[in-house]
Amino acid sequence: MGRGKIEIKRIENSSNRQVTFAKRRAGLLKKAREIGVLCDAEVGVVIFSSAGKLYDFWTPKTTLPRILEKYQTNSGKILWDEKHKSISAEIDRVKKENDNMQIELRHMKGEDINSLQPKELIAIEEALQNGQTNLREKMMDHWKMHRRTEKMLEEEHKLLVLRMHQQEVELTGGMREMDLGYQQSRDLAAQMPFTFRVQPSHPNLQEDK
Amino acid sequence: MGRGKIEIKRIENSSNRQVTFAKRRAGLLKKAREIGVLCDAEVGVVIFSSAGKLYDFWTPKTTLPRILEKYQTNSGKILWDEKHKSISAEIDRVKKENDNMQIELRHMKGEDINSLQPKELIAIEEALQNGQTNLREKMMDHWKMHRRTEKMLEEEHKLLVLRMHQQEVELTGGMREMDLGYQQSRDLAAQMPFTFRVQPSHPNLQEDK
DNA sequence: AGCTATTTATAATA
DNA sequence: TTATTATAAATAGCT
Repeated sequence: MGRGKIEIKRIENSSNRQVTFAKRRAGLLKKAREIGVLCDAEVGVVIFSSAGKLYDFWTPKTTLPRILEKYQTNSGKILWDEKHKSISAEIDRVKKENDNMQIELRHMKGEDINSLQPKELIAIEEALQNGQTNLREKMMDHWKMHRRTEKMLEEEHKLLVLRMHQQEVELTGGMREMDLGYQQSRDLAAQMPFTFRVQPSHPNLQEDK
Repeated sequence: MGRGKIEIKRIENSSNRQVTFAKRRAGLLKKAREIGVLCDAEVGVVIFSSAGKLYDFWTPKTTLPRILEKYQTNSGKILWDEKHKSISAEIDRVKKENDNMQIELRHMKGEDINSLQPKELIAIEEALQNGQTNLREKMMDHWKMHRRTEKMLEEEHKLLVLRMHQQEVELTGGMREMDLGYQQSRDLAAQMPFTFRVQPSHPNLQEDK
């Protein structure tokens, strides 16, 4: 369909080839569109130029994934196998890891241990023992810290009681007694380590807010 | 390009539509092949009839996955997203499960427990305690069973020694003594519970093979 | 890019 | 259906 008949084989002349590509590409896409409309068919065309540029056509309403889905079910060809395989492998790997951990965890909890050999039981026992040792150490730390905080509070409490008592004296006693008492309490406070002095913003005094 | 010009719109006459579909489908595939050869292009065509039947063409050497791969890179369209997403979600789910188990396991081993609250520590401690209880029970079972086997072997050993002694007597003593001894040993054996009699195929006698 | 002589595809028909 | 054929459409070789 042109001035001359041509053989269907690669056009060696590069610029001829390019022109023909443009013309036939347009023709192909047009015909794809037409058959889609005329015959109520789903059509997809993908063309890559030798330079790698993409031209395509898909019948409207037909998303690519949908066509591919249909293609896959119809042709039975395995579409995305490459990607799929690697992802599947990853899932399998993770799942296996999962299973192993689950087993170990159950063993640590003393479950499913009927089939274990004495040697394995001993290993688990050791792990449990270690865990307990570490844990108790940590709990001891917590306890110590708690005790420390408690003691600190006690000290502060004592100081507060002392100061309240002195304030009472100041308010109820004579002028001289008050001055003296105030002086005393200040001196006493000055002798305490800084950390034990009453500070409204001290974190340990705000724990129950 | 026929006896008459036609509008590009759905052909309502079903049989006409089918005929046209067959003709144009052949034409489309032929042209796809031609542009592929003539212009050295990669081409893919997918056609589904309204009945859902698949017709397709792919330039030789072009596997479908390869075209799709290229299509994806070129078009930037997300191809497998639908399937991919669900699989990714699965991976994420399993991985998360994994992480949680790993944390629990580490905690049970007394690792990474610095940030835990006393309440959590206590829960872990309890789990460890339970595990140990279960485990020790199981180990006790094993031990008991082992003792039982040992005792059984001891009994069998005693019996063996006895019989060997009797055989010695048979071999070295006079005829009458031998007969008598033999008789005695048989009677003695008959008095033993069946399980304790020497049987070469007894599993407990073959453990060190 | 356009143009047009030809080839090709195909709608109507048998 | 399938084959034929008149005609529309596509396009090769030119400008």
